[in-house]
Amino acid sequence: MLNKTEIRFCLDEFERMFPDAECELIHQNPFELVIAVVLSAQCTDALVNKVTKDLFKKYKTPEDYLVVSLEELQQDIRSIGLYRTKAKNIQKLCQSLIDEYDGEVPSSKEELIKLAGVGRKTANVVASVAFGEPAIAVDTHVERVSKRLAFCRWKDSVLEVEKTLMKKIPKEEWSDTHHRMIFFGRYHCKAKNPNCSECPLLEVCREGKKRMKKRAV
DNA sequence: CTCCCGATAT
DNA sequence: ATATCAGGAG
Repeated sequence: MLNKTEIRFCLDEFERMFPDAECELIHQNPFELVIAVVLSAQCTDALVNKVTKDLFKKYKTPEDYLVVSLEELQQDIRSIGLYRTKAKNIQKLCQSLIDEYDGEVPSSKEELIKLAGVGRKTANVVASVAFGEPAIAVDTHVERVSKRLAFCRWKDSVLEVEKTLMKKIPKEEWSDTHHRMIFFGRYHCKAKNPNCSECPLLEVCREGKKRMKKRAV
């Protein structure tokens, strides 16, 4: 695993590569963000944004999602994967907002995570992006980058990855670093063809060196 | 652990 | 054709 100095080096490089990294899910308020993040499971941000463009015109409030039938909502998000469970979760989530939170989105992770379709990752994103709470949401990119760069161990669960990152990264940098790691994973350290040959972190990346060696032979 | 699942890149 | 995508629930 990387030491303190090596991690500091990585964090600084992340900042240099992606100084303006931020949430790419288009939203106008916490409620739209919750819906967008629930929809984003196992699906690209680009597709979510395409769907929410029309969706957010039709559905403005939790009530709006409940006056339509489940089938209608399913049709409206059908081009997104896992649309049946997502539609069901969204209606249940909206009912909870009305019943328990006066139609507003709660700001604490503990409350967010109780909502249907909202797990640890989604709760962290909403708390961080909508309410400015320090958080590190471990999604597929953050997990992959953390493991390739040996910020954590290969066999760590997503929860263990999150705990390790919170321990090794200063709290004031959690949110920025989290978004920079997503950009780094999405646009550079990609799942399929990571751009190791042009990676400024190659010198501290065992995985990258391993990959470079393989290709050279 | 499996299932949910369409769009897109490779 | 297949892997992957800002995961979560049962």
